Amino acid sequence: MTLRPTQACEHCTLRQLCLPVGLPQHELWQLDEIVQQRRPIEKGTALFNMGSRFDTLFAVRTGALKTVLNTDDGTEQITGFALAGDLLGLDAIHSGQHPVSAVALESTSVCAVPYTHVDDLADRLPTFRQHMMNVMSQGLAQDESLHALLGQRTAEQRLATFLVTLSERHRARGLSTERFYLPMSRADIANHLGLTQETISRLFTQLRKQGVISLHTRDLEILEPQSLRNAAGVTITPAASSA
Amino acid sequence: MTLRPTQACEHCTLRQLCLPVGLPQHELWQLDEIVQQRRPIEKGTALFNMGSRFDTLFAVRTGALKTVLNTDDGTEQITGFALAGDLLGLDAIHSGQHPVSAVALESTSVCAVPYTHVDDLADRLPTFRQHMMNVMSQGLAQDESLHALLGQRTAEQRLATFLVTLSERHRARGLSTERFYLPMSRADIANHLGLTQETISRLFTQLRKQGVISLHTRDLEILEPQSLRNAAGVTITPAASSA
DNA sequence: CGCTCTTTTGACTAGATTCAATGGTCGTGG
DNA sequence: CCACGACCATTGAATCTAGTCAAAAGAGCG
Repeated sequence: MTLRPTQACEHCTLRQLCLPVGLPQHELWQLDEIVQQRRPIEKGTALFNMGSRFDTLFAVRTGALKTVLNTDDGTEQITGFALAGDLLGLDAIHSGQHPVSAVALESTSVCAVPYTHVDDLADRLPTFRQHMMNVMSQGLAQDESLHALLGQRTAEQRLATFLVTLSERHRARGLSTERFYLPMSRADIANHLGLTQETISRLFTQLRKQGVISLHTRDLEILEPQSLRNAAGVTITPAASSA
Repeated sequence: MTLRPTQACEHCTLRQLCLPVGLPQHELWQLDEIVQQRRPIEKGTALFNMGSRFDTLFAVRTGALKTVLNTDDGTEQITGFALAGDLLGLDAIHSGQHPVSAVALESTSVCAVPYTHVDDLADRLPTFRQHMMNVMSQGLAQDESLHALLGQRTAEQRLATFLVTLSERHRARGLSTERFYLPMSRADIANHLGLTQETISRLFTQLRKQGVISLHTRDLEILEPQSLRNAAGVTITPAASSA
């Protein structure tokens, strides 16, 4: 099952996840007026490139993208994966330039909101301003968890955590937490987690043999969620976290 | 609550770096009215603990802190180091709970701003709201660079990049970029960079032997800035366009 | 001045990478 | 509709970077 947003924010299935969060019904139309639809982006093409001018905030409607940071020696770092309902471009506000590229992992459609309008909304609607602050704050906290993952955890723990996190993100979207499609390649997962694709492949094989997951190409089924959480090893203590 | 009379933001040397950025003179007094001073925090003690309620934003006046994320198996991840002028607590806005602890690395004093007042200022002063968005956006972008550092770089590149970054932060504060004190231990640096203290120690020895740095205990001098940048290896290139 | 914590150095180990080759999948065009 | 080619995934063997364990030297504090 896929999420099929309708044109108006008011009727969008992602309403509880995306920009409209917390906006009263009668204010949603203000958002609707400025949201622009774009034709779907083909798999492998960029929504925007690193270094390009930032003037538009994007929200993923359907599909998935990876955000990629390029270094001058040709290496890449995939800093995250954006799923339906996620916002793209918040990291570019301060400099006016995108610090990463956003590349579609599959055919993807987005909503585009000129940032001047976002700023204007934030000015007029306190609820909206607070929502924007909340989203950015959550991003900062998630980055800290990711830092801990990369800094302290083994390859197996990183992959298991990645899968658990993906599962949780599907839950937030009302999708199955046990069965879902991985829109990214093994190499993408590896790069994101600071590992190599060979290591990821070996770990997948291992998890399959242990009966924890079933994985055919990119169709994942989590057979033993608790085992996977155990493999992830660590939960962060204060309260439930997500990433 | 032992609050001393507020000292004016207007005359603070960190004015260009901290919360007052972009506020016109006549609006600074609004900030001054709500900023509370606190008695200095002793080295090793926490300004706030992970999991504790968030209701106050902090700005470092003097000294330095580390932000630490604890996992339930006893490991720690130092997610960052806060220097004079840096803000603490932005990652807690969305959940109302601190996702990290902030621990003083030396005797440290901070300004405390109740978050309700910050929100109120953001409501009344568009410039202030935009500054807050900018600071958080910059934080997100910095986290992405850090992700690339941990995910793709060797131990030597990580340490060299860390030193270069520290040097740049000193520059932003009008301090010497070539000579400064390291307020954190080798173990702290190691933890932050996803390495061990032994590795950091060996790398420092190596950089000393190469004549790139001079380091006595925690007094650092960068003798050959260019060599250090070379050792850092990579600079991030949003040079895709700009201009 | 002595105790403790931090830093340095050495020897050995191990988890993950690299290099290399084979096996699968999928889209495209004959 | 099947075959080809490109890309993605898996597996194996050898290597290496950084970690672990251990011990000694140095700095700071009461």
